[in-house]
Amino acid sequence: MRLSTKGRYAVTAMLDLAINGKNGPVTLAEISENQGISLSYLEQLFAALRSKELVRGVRGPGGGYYLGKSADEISIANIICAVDEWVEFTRCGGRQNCSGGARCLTHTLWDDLSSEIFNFLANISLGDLVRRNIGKKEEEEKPLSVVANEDTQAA
Amino acid sequence: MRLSTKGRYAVTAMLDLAINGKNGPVTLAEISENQGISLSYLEQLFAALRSKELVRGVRGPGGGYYLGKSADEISIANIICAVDEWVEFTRCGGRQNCSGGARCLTHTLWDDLSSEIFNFLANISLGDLVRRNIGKKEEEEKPLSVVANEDTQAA
DNA sequence: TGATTACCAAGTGATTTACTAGGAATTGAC
DNA sequence: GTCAATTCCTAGTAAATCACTTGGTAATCA
Repeated sequence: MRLSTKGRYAVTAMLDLAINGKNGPVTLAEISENQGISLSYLEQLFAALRSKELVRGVRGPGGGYYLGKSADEISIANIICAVDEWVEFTRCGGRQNCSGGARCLTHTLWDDLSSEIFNFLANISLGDLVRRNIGKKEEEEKPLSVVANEDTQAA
Repeated sequence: MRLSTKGRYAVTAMLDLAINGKNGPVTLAEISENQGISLSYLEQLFAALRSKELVRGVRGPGGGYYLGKSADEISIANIICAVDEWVEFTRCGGRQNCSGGARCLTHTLWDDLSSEIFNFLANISLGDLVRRNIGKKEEEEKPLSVVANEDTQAA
């Protein structure tokens, strides 16, 4: 798993699309304006998102982008993996010669942790995020939390 | 939150330290050998880890590194933040002029998601990782999972 | 036909990555 | 006190990545 600012841009743009794309396509120019991301960089990100069928483009005047599937079917992990290029965590893909020592042990641990992070992000959809925010706006103060967070003072 | 290969190196090295540091300090040369990371790069990573008091160095022959606190008191988020430099998620820190539009909405959503990812990693300690792996080795096949993962075929 | 949009390719300065080189400071062993 | 082992420190570097610019082409609507 890799989580860089590039992934952040992609998630941000997809959120904008999910929020503003309810009636008709959204142009990259609008997203660029809304989110302060350069148009051409958005084009590159959306080329990757399109290749994974997370968005669908419509050319010509009145065109723009739709989500490729429903917001509930698109996970944060989907988006990040589309633009951020899945990286191999360990050089030894299990089959290598780092046999049984401390090296492979830590590799295993890191792989397990990576899977957890991935699953965590795979279980949050675009739709979840948007809905939770709507709910939060109505209730004005309820923090969203999937995992227990003792940081937020629950007083 | 930022999760790059640099953070991976740091977590890997700290895992190695947690596993091998039970009796006496571990030298960077050993970790370098074990994990296939260059000595000088490790030195840089450990300079950052030391500044956050996650490790403690002992010079001279027989020296090396200890964990700065118990493995249970060191979270994955601690490690990643130490080497990966916390980045500001949104340019508008809430107080800027991106007033109320779609822009600040998506920024809020992204901030909330970032908090969730951070809390998730803050709730996993080095000790957790090591213990879970020991448990797995004894039971030989039980996958570790905090969240439900439908990927692992539970047949 | 012309404007508007997605699509595509090449290049670029700045930053980051992972590393090399060359030391200095501290400490244990002899 | 000398020597070796180790941390600690600074500088530099090739390669990759980031976010962006430029300059187009292709499709589509009015």
